[in-house]
Amino acid sequence: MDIKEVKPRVKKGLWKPEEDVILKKYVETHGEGNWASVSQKSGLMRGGKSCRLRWKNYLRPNIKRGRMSEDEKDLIIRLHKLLGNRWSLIAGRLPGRTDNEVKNYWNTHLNKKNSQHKTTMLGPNKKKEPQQLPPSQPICSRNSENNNEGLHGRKDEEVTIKSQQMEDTKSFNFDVEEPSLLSANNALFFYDDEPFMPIWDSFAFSEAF
DNA sequence: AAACACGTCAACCGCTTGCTG
DNA sequence: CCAGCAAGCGGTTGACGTGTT
Repeated sequence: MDIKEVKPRVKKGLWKPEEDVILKKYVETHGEGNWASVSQKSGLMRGGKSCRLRWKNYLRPNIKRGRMSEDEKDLIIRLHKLLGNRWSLIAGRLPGRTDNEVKNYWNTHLNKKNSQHKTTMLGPNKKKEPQQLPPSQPICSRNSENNNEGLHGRKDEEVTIKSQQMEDTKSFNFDVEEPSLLSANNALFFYDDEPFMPIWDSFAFSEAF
């Protein structure tokens, strides 16, 4: 009840363009991190979490917005099958997409669709196409922005993946660096990967370390 | 045209994890 | 080893837009 006890009071709700500008400028000059102090230092009356989320999901460079491509949809479905609800892991393989976006997309578009799909897939015509990843459709149109990082240093001859997808996903984002496994068994690209679940799961789990 | 239902997605919340002193 | 803090993650909520009656 003491007025002094009143907390700084953070603002909630949708971000305004001007807030975005402030946050963006702040991060560009000061760098990411220390989100708790961003609100004070930048003058934004937002919580650290909120700032972080906003930056991560919308303001960060290389964020890809807009509709998911067929490739991306497909990849999400597969990865979800393998990884479950580990959205950040899934998003880590989708250049320019965030975990929140992937999660939302799954919940709205794919979740139901997939359940239908699954039932149909169980039928005799389950192989609707062994998903030979559409060859010439890079998942990320802004490829060039991302893939010049070092991660594709392994130009493994066994990168049998035709599409550039995996390269993209590898090179994108965080430190997802297990390409050997990823590309080696390439379980992602089996249309029926149930059997890989435990393997992949444990792998994905350890990957997190 | 209005009311309602439904879908979508940005943002919040609480919990977990990792780091540092 | 432990406590405190910051960051990350996934689930959930709520506002808004669109479609339907």
